[in-house]
Amino acid sequence: MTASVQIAPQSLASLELFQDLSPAALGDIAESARIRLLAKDARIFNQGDPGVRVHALIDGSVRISQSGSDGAQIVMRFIGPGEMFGTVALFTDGRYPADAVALAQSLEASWSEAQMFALMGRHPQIAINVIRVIGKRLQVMQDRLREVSTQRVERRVAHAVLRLARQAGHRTIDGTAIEFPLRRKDVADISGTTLHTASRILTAWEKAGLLVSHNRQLTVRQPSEILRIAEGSSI
Amino acid sequence: MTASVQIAPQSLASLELFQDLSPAALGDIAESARIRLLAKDARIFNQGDPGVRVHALIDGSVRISQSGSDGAQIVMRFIGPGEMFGTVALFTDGRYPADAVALAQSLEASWSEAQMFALMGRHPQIAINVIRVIGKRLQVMQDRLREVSTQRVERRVAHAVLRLARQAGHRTIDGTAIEFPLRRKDVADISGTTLHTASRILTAWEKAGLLVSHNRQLTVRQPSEILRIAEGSSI
DNA sequence: CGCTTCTTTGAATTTCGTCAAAAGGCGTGG
DNA sequence: CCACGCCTTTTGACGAAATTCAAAGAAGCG
Repeated sequence: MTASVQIAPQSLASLELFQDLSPAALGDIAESARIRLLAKDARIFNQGDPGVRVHALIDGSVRISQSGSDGAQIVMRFIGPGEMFGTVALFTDGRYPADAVALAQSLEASWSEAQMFALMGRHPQIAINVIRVIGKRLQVMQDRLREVSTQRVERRVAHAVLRLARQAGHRTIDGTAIEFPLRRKDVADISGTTLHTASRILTAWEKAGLLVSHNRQLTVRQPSEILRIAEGSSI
Repeated sequence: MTASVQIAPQSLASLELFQDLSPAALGDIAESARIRLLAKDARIFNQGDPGVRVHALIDGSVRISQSGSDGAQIVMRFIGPGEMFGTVALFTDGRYPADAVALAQSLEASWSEAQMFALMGRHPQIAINVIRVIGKRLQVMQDRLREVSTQRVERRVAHAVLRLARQAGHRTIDGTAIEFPLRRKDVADISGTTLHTASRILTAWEKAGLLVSHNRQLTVRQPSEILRIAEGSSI
């Protein structure tokens, strides 16, 4: 036991992994959960680590990134409250294919592969949920692959910003704020470009009033204009 | 009933979707399968079609491609015997996110979403298999995304060729032949480049003796050299 | 207040896409 | 069996988007 932290079963109900499960099932699930409080910048797992677990984020934010043998890095995904992560390698090779870092103090629950296997046996709905979630991610990944293969950088950055706003947007007085703390490098790594190009584009957008950024906090001011860029300004 | 074609349950055992299932289970599965013989160039489904089904290819080959609103196209995957497809949208929005075309005369089995849901209830191993397969695809997709975001075209083409050889390679007298019929355009669309660049690269490799191509048939002659290119010749 | 991390900006370089056109192959139908 | 036509491939030249190289400036944190 890493920690004796306990959690109320009903707080698992809001996780995408456990949609449509009975209270009894949630109690069963909560029993085998390992709960951890993660400090900012804590590494949850590293690429290549053995002993895969299924993770679900209760609160906070996490960045999932992958590095190639040449050091080039891309961001696969940002994880917000309620989302699961670390499930790509489930039932396959048993090694994490990416790094996970907490971007803020976070609270996560996790289960070993064996535990999750047993839980799925008792509650098949969990397996259905996993399939649905992974399927959606695969779709997003396919969209990104198409974008990066066929579109210019500015359009890709626009798509990335819109996706992030949809995933973790939060209406504030002056627009839609993206919950995740985003450096220029993060925007670059999720759009498939360089830090420099991302900086140029975001600065230009900021000057044009499309968004504001301050202290790693992006706030979209004119979603419609960014959407126009994403859809191809030449139309 | 589209067709009254029947199939022996044990011929389902070799499909990745039905690994580790009992003969009885395979019989159950076979009963609800819809079997179709597909002519070359037949469209199995189109992007946006409603009424998603789960497909498994018994024999032949299929190309899964996606087009953006601007007409740009990329190839998501080639499907060979034993592989499942059309599963990305399972339990989500109910519309196919890509096109599927038979590249040769092919034999496929398929099930409706409801049938597959029921089968998974009775045989949870199917759900586990789906998770494993989609997880692997997601990993491949992530690798491709990283490649296309960070590597030069030649390396990406090298990776694509190696992946295809691993997936559907077939040892012949003069090397490893890739089963799928591949036009230059297909290689381009799976590597994230243009027809022209793909042609230049493959022609150069052919002149250097790394591979031979004839009538949409690619045969890798020097995998080690292509691997060297994939890993980054500048190292 | 100093240090580290992050951001901005300019200039040069280059890979790769785009445009254009010709040549090659394969199958079909006469 | 030959010829025609369509699909596919090849090749060259050009241009431009974006990376790379370089360096300074800003900002937050301890």
